[in-house]
Amino acid sequence: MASTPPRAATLHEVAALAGVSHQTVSRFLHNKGPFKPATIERVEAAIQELNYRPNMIARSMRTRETGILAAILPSPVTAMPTPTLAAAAELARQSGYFMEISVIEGPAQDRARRTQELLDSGRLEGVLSLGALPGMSERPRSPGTTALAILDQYDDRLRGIGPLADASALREIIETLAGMGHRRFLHIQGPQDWSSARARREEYLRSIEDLGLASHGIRGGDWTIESGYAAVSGLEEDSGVTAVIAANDYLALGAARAAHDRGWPVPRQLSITGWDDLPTARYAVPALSTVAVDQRSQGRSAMERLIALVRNEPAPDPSIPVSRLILRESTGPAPAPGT
Amino acid sequence: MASTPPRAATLHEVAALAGVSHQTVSRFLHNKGPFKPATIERVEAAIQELNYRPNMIARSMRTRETGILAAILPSPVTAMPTPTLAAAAELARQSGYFMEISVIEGPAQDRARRTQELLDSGRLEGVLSLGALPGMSERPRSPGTTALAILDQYDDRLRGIGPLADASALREIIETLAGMGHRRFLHIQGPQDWSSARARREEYLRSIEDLGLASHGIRGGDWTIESGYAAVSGLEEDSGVTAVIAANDYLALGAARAAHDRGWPVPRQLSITGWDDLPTARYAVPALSTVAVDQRSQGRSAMERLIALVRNEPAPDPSIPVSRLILRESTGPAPAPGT
DNA sequence: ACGCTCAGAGTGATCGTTCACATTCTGGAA
DNA sequence: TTCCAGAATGTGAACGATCACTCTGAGCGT
Repeated sequence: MASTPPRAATLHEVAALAGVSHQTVSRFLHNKGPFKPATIERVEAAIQELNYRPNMIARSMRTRETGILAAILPSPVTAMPTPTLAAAAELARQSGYFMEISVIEGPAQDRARRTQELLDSGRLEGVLSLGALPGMSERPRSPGTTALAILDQYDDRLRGIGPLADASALREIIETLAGMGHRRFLHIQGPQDWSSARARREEYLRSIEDLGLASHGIRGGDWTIESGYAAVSGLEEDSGVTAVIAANDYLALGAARAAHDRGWPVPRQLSITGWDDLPTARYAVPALSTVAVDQRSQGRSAMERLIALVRNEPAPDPSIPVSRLILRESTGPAPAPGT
Repeated sequence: MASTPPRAATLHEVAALAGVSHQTVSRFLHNKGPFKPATIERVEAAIQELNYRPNMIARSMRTRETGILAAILPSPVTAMPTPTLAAAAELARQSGYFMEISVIEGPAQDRARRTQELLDSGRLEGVLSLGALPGMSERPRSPGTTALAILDQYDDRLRGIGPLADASALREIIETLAGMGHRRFLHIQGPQDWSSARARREEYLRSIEDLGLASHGIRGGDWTIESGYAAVSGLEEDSGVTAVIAANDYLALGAARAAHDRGWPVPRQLSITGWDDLPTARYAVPALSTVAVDQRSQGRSAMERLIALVRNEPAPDPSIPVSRLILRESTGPAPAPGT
């Protein structure tokens, strides 16, 4: 046995060993055109013997196609939206692409620069941003530019088509709680550069007004559990709030713990709702009332959109995301006034 | 204004516009050698005007360096080890690399193939696997191969050096609980192809034996909250178990909820411990006793190791990971026998 | 025997960058 | 003026694949 070659074999080496031209090997790798059985055999043997693997970089250089898409997560993400990512990756793979995840952290300006670098590198055919990307907008792929889809803008566009799920579910929560006697609410919002957080906040305010209820105010501002805890911890003793609408489950979980620490039984004295239906939410004590969002189909349709942009095809019909209110133990009738 | 060129500008175009040779532009981009002020000015202007961005693919083709490392997460990951990944990515960036995350899902055989493809693609200089990779072992980078570091094997190696943190913390848990009167334990294990799950299981069994305690058995087998719930749900009414040692916080959270549903107050009747100190754990009701693992330093040292392999440098001294038992509300004295 | 078609395979250019080497300036000492 | 060192820049090949052609020879109809 000869010692292993210092570097990977090339197409030309395979061709030389098989006694054919490099082009024949290339054709063979792409199943182009008919071959004599003898040729097939020799090429296959040579590939085997040299343990040949095509160099993707060289291929990309010539074809200008890398087959790689990236999902970028902006900013300090405490919990990655795993189902969304998984569904997106799956669809990408089925469509012949590979999806990688890039977490872009650091100060805002730094992030913008690194995002731009990623877009300019020529390494990616498309980028799916899961959060807002200030100053950038969606665009198709063209020779020279990477396609870009932004979940946030996608959400915004969807809102024109029909009532976004966010809106209707939030209204349903408030109507339900109002039906249970709640009159004074608190909203714990998410970061306002996320369109979902904005949508929930807006619909909260609108519903309160439409239904003639009272809002004690809005707290929060990021997606963390600490922020939820702080929101309820800081509530005045006589605020009159009997229901807390949190923008996600983390916030709600923090709020619930804060209520517990202040000796306010949930839901007897304070009802709390979350959003996302995390696995943890169902098993929490008390189990969290929340909104189950179809994250998988959300990830899938965002990726569908990105792929259309990459291929310069018309965008597929956006599927209106389905979300569903799930009432568990953290919501109940409002306490009798004066308790 | 001329219309935007259909494709990105190249080095040669910049050179032509600036009236210098392509090599001068290349040198300029790499800050090599001195330049006349006039040259600098002209090149800078040309780059600006054409909005030139170097084509990374072409560069990689020539230099055989991509500057890209990947962290791969095997299999159905319910929750990504965010701090580990973040710390690894940060170190990679400081060292001049870009770290991407690849989630490899699907049936085992499929995963092996796709992992191999990733390694063979030539697109990556190094790969850090966060879970076991059956049939593969760590290796340095050489002209034809991607470096590979496996967190799992790293853990295994570490064990030879000193007591791995897993072991000592688990013993500490059991000693502490024994000191509170607990005599009969249950372990909810993680998937046994993770070395951390194996280590915890082994140390559980050893500690039980060394301290002359009793184990009612071992349940579980994956990292999910459902699995933790099932473990305690399925416990016989007269098992005599007063303490449950779960291999991570999810399992523990599920176990706690199951206890709640069976009317067993935690910790009055059943003590439960987790592992990882998730944000959720501190805010759960009851707050979970758990082991805080320094995931960041774990991610950092794994990345340090990968970078050493990529650069063919000697591996840095492995830092023994620190973990710390945190007692919260889910553990307490054993109930008086016969309650 | 000729020409045509088409299966099957080969040739050389090309993608955008860096490498290795060659060349041309420039200013100061002889 | 001449020479020379070093500063500053230029030239052409190479990386490993694909693309757009060209070429060869068998089979067939006339």
